[in-house]
Amino acid sequence: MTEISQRYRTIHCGRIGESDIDRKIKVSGWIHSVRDHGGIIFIDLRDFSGLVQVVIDPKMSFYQSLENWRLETVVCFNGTIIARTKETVNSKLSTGAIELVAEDMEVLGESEVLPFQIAKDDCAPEHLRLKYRFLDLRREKLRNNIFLRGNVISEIRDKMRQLGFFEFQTPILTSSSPEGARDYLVPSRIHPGKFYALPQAPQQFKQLLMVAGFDRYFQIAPCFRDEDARADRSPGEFYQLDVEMSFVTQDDVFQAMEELMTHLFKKFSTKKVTATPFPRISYREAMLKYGCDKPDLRNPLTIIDVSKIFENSAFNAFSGVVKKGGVVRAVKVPGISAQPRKFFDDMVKFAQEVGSKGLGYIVFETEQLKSPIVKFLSETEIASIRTEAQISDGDVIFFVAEKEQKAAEIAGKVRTELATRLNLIEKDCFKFCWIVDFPMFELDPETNAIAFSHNPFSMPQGGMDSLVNKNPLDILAYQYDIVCNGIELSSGAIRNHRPEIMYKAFEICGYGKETVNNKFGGMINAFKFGAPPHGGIAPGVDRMVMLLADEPNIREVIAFPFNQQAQDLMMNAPSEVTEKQLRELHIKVEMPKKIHVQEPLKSKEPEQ
RNA sequence: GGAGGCGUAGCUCAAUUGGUUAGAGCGCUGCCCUGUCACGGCAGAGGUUGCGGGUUCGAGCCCCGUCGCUUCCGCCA
Repeated sequence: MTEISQRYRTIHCGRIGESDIDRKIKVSGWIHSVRDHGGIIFIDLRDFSGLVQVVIDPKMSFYQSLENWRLETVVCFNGTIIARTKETVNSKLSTGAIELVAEDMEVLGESEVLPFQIAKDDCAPEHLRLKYRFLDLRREKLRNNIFLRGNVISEIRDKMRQLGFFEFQTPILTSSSPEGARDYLVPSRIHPGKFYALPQAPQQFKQLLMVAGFDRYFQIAPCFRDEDARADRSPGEFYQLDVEMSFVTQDDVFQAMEELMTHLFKKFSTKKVTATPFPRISYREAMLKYGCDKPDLRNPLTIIDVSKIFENSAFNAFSGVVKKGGVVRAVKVPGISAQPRKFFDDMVKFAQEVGSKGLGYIVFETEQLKSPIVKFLSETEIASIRTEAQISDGDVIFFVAEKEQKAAEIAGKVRTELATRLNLIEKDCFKFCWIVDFPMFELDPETNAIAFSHNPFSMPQGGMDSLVNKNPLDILAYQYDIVCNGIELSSGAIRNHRPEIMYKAFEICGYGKETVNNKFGGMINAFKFGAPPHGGIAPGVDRMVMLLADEPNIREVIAFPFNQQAQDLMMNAPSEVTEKQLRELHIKVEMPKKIHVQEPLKSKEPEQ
């Protein structure tokens, strides 16, 4: 250490150990807690590295001035490290075997009364924690999350380099893209009436780097989308591990990502990680078996289709739906026939809450069947259910009958709810899977027109041949998602790098060449000058850290997050700007009609 | 944009379901305490029950409006 750095400390709080006994040291940090015995005073002093106990004897000259300090005051202590007596060792503290006997002290930064406690979790409301984020970040949990985040990111960089990837930066001020989420716009001063957009993702740039011949790209990329928040979605901005590779097939991308994910999740967690290769589940199969395209494989329950059994059933609630083109889906739960009536009533209520007309069920007890619907079913039908669902005594099966998409969705929610209520979710593991074979096109439910179902840049499976010869709705894309514990970490795709196939795909959706040239001119033009086959993926860094930190909310792994209304309560963003700034940008603000007029101060008008 | 939930001390919550002076823990202020580590003990300050209106003999509680926070839906190529 240089002499300059010793002005404030010769060692860090959490790194003092038994080897420092009898040494004279100097430490600086925050007063974490005070235990004042009238005579002797104990202070826990905290810095980024941890806590150390400081002992202050009443004989010390600075003893009197102690009274003015509050918790979280920043102080510097000089003193000697001594071993604690056997009875006073604190095994909960990494520095619990020693303590610092203070000989001198200096106040470096005073603190006002705190809006919430640092040392104890006092369940402060989130808006306060966000307003005083610098205090919240002093707390152990958040601090650990942020350290974890930094370590994960630096490990990603090491591993990606090792896998042959090269790190790039791409522009933050770019152009507004017609597809996707709402853009954040930045007005141009030099070009009146024109706007930059912050990138929703560096999608086109990374593809252009492939065309430029860089072969393997990665970036810890900030992405900006003006969309509303969810628990796992921070509004405004978030980070992706953006990846793109040239001369690869889908399997090459999977292999690289599996190696990275396995490495990261094993390094930063003790939980079990899915063995490679991760299971690959087609979109169709996922929708059938799990009722969603991001299945939580920790949940052992699966959904089966039993429509056939009820095609000609006397039970109209089911056969009627099937005859109209709908489906009957079933979830079997083994060994829960002893659940009380209330459990089944609650499940029916739940299904109705998520939009189902009802929830049929059959309880297979050893001697008899208990069920509100069994009286409508024939012996043959019940026998078929037994075979199809491989029923044993004690099992229960639940039924949902709706149009296909709705049935899948409701059955999926019922599957999740059953596993949650019955505590069937496997613990201490990360279950990864790939969802593959997404459809290239789908019908717009409102206009009934054919539209891209994911993104227009994916290569259709079968290439031009499929586009020309197949029913568009039957064409699959080289489009995939990676899912962990029911959280979608990322979408990715093998890109469509052939201009003629791109034009054809857009044509199927009703767009001419001009539209493609206008909307994606930069990229389509580049593809005309020798583009390599390429593909990639972009896992959400925040979501990965969230899983590793075992946090249910993404804001807990971001140092300075927006609140749900996309505001930074600490920095007061967004905020109004001066007239001069607006003038320079050629901007005139027109407030929405529904303005919140500031309430006039209460003034009692004299009665007439 | 839509639906639900919440709003009481600096913070977290309570108030026997409409009934006397709105309570507790943490924090804060003062005093006591020399081995604590969630130190302990005594005393004290702190409230226009988000705001506005209404019903009622009486409103923290019921009704209407409004503002704020939050979860979900829409949205997220």
